[in-house]
Amino acid sequence: MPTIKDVARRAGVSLGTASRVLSGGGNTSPKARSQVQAAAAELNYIANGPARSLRSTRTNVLGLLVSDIRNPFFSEIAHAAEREAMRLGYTVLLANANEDETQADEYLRIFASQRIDGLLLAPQGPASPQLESMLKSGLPVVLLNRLVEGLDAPSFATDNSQGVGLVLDWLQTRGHRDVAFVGGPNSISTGAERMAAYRAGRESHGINTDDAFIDAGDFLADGAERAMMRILERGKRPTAVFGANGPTTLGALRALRWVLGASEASRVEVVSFDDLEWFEFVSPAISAVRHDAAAIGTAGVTGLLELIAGQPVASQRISTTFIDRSV
Amino acid sequence: MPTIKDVARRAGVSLGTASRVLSGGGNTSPKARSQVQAAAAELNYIANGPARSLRSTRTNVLGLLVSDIRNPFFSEIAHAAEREAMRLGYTVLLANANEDETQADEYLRIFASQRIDGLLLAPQGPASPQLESMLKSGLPVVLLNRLVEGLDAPSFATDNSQGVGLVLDWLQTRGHRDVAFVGGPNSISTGAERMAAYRAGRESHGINTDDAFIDAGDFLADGAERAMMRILERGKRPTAVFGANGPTTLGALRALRWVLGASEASRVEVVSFDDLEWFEFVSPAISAVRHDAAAIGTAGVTGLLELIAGQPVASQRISTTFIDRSV
DNA sequence: CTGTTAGCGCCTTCAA
DNA sequence: TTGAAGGCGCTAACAG
Repeated sequence: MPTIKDVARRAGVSLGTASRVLSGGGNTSPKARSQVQAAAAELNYIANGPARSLRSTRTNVLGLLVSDIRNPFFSEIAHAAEREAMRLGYTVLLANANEDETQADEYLRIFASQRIDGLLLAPQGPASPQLESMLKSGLPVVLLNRLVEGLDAPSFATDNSQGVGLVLDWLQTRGHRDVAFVGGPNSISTGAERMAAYRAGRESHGINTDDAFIDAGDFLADGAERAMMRILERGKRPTAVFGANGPTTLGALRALRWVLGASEASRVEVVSFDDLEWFEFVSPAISAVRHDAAAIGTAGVTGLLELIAGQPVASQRISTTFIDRSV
Repeated sequence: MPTIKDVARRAGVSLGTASRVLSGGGNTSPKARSQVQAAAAELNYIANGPARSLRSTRTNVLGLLVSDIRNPFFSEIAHAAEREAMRLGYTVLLANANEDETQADEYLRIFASQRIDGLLLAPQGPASPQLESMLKSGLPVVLLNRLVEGLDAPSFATDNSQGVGLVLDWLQTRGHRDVAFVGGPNSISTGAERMAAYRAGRESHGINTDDAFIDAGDFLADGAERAMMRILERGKRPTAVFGANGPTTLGALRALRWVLGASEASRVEVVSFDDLEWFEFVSPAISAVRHDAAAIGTAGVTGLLELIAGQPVASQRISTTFIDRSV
C-alpha cells in the first residue's frame, strides 16, 4: 500500500504539500494540485484512515445502535441514515443491541474505542452507565424514535399520540366498541406513549374502557402473540385489534388465527402502528399508521452533524399518516 | 480521554508495561497486572483504536457490503454476521450498495481507507475494477450468497438448484402444468442459477415448457410486478406462480391482484424462493423454499477469519428446506 | 504558496 | 520482568 510519502515523492513535492492537496484545504498551486492528484491516481493511493484519525482526532465515523436490524422499521432507518451520512462524507458503523443491554454496552465500548464522532441511538431501555459516561465525556448523541428518561439529547421521533389519534378516529368511524390493544413494554418510550394515548382516548371515541382488553408484549412477534392469547383467554372477543408496532401486529394476528381459526379470525379487523408491505394481502386488509422511518434516519444524521459542529439542535416530532385499507 | 500514559503513571509503571498488560500478551508480573488493570478501570480507560490500528496494521474491523439492507434476507445475514464477528472480537462495518455499482465502489474505497481486515461481499453484479484491485492487494474476501464470475474467493451460498428442485417436485405433486416463473437478473448468479434450474427441470416435472410463461425482473418488487404483468399481457393464465426471491414474489402477487382482481387471484397458487413471515396469512397461503440466511452470515464470518489467519478455505453450498403451506 | 518538523497513542524491539 | 526509545502514516504549526 502506497503512503502519502510515495505520492509526494512521485509528484516531486514535499510531504506537506501532498497532504494539503489530498485533504487539508490549505492553499496550493494549481500545478502542485494536478501533480499530486495525478501521482495519487497512478499509485492508486488510498489514505490510511487510522493514521489520519489519530492525528486529527476525527474519524468521520458515526455509530448507529439499533435494537434489531431485522425489524423493517429499523432497517429503513439504518438505510436512510447511512445514505445521508455518506452524502455528507461520513461512514456509519452499525450495531445491533439485540434487545440486550449487556450487548448494547459492549457495542458502546467498541464505538468509544473506534473514536466515533457521534452516536445515533435507537435504544431499548433506560440509559446505561456506559452510555452516561460517554455522554459526560462530550460525545455528541442523538436519539432516534425513542426517548430515554434523564438523557439530555435531541431526539427525532414519531409523534405517537398523533398517530394513535388517527387510529382512534378510524376505530370510531368503523363503529368498533370492543377493541383489543396489544402494546409494547412500558420501559420503552414508544411503548409507554402509545399505550397512554390509547387509554386516554378510548372514552371519547366510544371504545370500551375495560382494561381486560389491553395487554402488552415486548414489541416482538412472540411476546405479542402471548399477550394476545392472554386477552382471548380472559374471554374477551374483540371486533378489532390494534397492534402497537409491526412485529406486535404480526404476533397478534398469529394468536387470532391460532385461537379462533382462520375464518373466525377474518371477522376481526386489525389495525397497526407501523405499516408493513404485506398488509394489503391479508383479508380483511390491515389498515395502519405509517411513520416515516427514512425521515427519522435522515433528520437524525443532519441533527447529529449539527451537534458535532457545535450548533444547537432542537428535537423533532415527525407526524404520521394513516393508510385506510377498509372496504 | 485518558491515554495509556495516564494509566501507566497512575499505576506507577512504565508505558511499556502498561501496554503489555492491556493488550500485548508479553510477560508481566501479577503485581503489575493488577495495578495496571485497577488504574485502567478507575480512569475508565478505553484504548484508542485508530492508534492501535496504525501501529499494528490490524483494525479488527470487517466490511460487509450488501445490495439492500431492507431486504429481510440481507438484514438476517447482516445480523448473524455481526453477532458472530462480535463473538470473535471483530466489528462489522455495514454498507448498502443500493443496487448501484458506483455506490458500491465508493464504499469499497471507504473500506480500504478504514483498512478493514477482511471483506464480506453480497454483491450485485460483476466484479468492478475497484474490487479487483483490492483483491489483488491481498485483502481477504469472502462471497455471500452470490458468486462473481472470475472472482476467485470462497463463497457461502444457498444451493439454488437443490432449492428449485424442491419447488418443482411440489408443483408436480400439486398437479400444476401452466406455471409462471418470475426470475431475477441474469447478471446475478442467484438469478441465473434459479432460472437455469427451473428451465432444465420443467419437462421432467410435467410443466409446460412454453417460454412465454417466463419473465424476469430485478429481484425487487417493482421490477417483478412489471415482469408478471408482461406474462399476463401475453394472454397466459397460469395456475401457479413461482417467484425467484422474496421481493419478487411480493411484486408478482401485486400484479396478480391488480390484473385479475383479488378473488380471481386467489385461485392461483403462489410459491416462492425465500420464505417471508407473512406468507401464512395470504390466501391461499404461500409455500416457499427457506434458505438459512443466518447460517450464511455465520459461516461467512468464520470462513473469512480463517482466510485472514492464512488458512485455506473451501466454498460451501447451504441446502434449503421447503415449507409446504398447501391444503 | 511550500518545505520542514513535531507529535497524535500505541506496540514492539532492545537492553538492562 | 521491566524501562527506554523508535516509528506506524498522517496533519498542522511554523518558517521561509
